[in-house]
Amino acid sequence: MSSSISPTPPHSEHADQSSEAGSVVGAALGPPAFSPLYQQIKALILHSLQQSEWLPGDVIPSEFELAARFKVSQGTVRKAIDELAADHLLVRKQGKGTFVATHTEHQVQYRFLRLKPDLGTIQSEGPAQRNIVFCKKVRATAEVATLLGMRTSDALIQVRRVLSFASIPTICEDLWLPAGPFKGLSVEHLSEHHGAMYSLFETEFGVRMVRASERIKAVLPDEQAAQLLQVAASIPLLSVERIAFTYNDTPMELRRGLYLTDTHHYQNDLN
Amino acid sequence: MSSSISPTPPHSEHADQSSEAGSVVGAALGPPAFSPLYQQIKALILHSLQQSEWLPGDVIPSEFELAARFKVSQGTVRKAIDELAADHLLVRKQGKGTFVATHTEHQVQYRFLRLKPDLGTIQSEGPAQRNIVFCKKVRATAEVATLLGMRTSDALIQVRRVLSFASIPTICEDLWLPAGPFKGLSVEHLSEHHGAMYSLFETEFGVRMVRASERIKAVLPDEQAAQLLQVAASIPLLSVERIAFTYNDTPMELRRGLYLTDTHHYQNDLN
DNA sequence: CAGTGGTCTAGACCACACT
DNA sequence: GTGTGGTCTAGACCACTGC
Repeated sequence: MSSSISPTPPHSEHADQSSEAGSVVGAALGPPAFSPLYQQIKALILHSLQQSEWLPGDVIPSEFELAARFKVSQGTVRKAIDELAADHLLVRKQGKGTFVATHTEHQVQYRFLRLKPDLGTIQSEGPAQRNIVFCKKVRATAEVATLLGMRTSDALIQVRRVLSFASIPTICEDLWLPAGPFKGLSVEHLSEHHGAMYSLFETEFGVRMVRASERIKAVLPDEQAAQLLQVAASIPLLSVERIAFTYNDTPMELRRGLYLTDTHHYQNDLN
Repeated sequence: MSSSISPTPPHSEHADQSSEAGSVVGAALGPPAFSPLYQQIKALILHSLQQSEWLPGDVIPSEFELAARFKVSQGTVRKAIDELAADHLLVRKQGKGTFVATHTEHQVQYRFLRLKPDLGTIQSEGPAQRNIVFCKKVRATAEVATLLGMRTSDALIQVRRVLSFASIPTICEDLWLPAGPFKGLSVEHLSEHHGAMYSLFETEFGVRMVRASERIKAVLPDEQAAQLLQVAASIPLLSVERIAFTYNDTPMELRRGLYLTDTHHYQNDLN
């Protein structure tokens, strides 16, 4: 995203748009690829987020401050922030400010978990019990490597755990994480931490998951899963394969879960 | 949403907001429930959509025309339309106008169908083959009635069909529709119509589905389903229960599908 | 009270589609 | 060229939070 924003203002006098916003000087490849100012501002804010200029939970500067910094109007900054808020990267709070989003807030504890109890009213059923089966270093298989955008036999950390609701084992899942960013992750970490795993990733490893993509199938459990979930091998389970992404659409986690759906269901709202 | 918009302009001179936008005259129950002008405009446009003032596929009046009609600025209409476009009720096309969204456009043919072939590259695999098993009048069971917001033993139309991809039966689903709005729906209708079923509902019955909610479980097929899908009774299937809503969050369709997921998967993107 | 986000307006100009 | 949506600005005022 080259642009003329910083340090030179992209406008000459007032209220005129840089008519060639997104184009580099001499590059004449294809159409000029017009990019609105607010998209460039969005990219700059995104960059600050990636650089951890502001940390999860922090307030970012006010719209007027950012407008002054980027030499644009407040309305343009506003539109940029609007989109970042829509992507759940920022959270606006009227009267208080705009904050860097977090997986820690109790509201969004299980932001990516779509499994709900069948009986709607009881949303309590308490927080899930978490049992870590293991947490060990492994080498990436070809398949896992492909999904994580790594190379076969790259170093990974694999975690297996079981989640129980009301003492009933309901989810059995494996996680694969690149060993580099998650160096030092241990069973102790995982056991002691309260709250969602993504909150731990944020606070302990500075890795913020931004979006995820899931592939769901119906399967029968293998022997191990059947044992961990305490079900017969003939019981159908939901297989949920999730890839979670940080900034820049970089995949940072592969997760394969088996969900018991006799008293729960995977809830999805289509718009 | 009572308001002072039509016919009296809500602003006195210029650039002042009606400070009491969403409140009725004498009602002093609770806080005034402030409602922004653009939300009121949104409600008015929504009303016009429900009244079929503009039909699916039509252009709606330009932003300036609507601004003049509602006695507000173009920017306010724009924000209202922005939200309706985000909800997929309207579609903006730069240079051409704003259109009432449709399920007929080939882009969004299967807007609510999340089942994708495992191998990403082949998106063709041709359109699905559709086989109608039956289409008959039934009475609502207590369960179905509840889900559709009707009363037990109200008149319904039930449709059962099988979808095949590349000649392999993959989806077996039952639909329940309220008999009133869908009076006259027949096997002939369903067989002759090309394209998605929701497109038929739109063009033939004036019913536009706006959003849907799905509950997914893993199940084993019953005898009939196993036969229709040509699979053994021990093969796990995805059970997808969908409620589709028209305007005003009115449920208008219940659909129960069984998906074969050996070569396909249910794709879900989490933001 | 001041500071922040949220709404509304008015006017200018750009990008795109059609004619 | 004309008309449409899309961007940008500048300034005013409202609603909410916290001092």
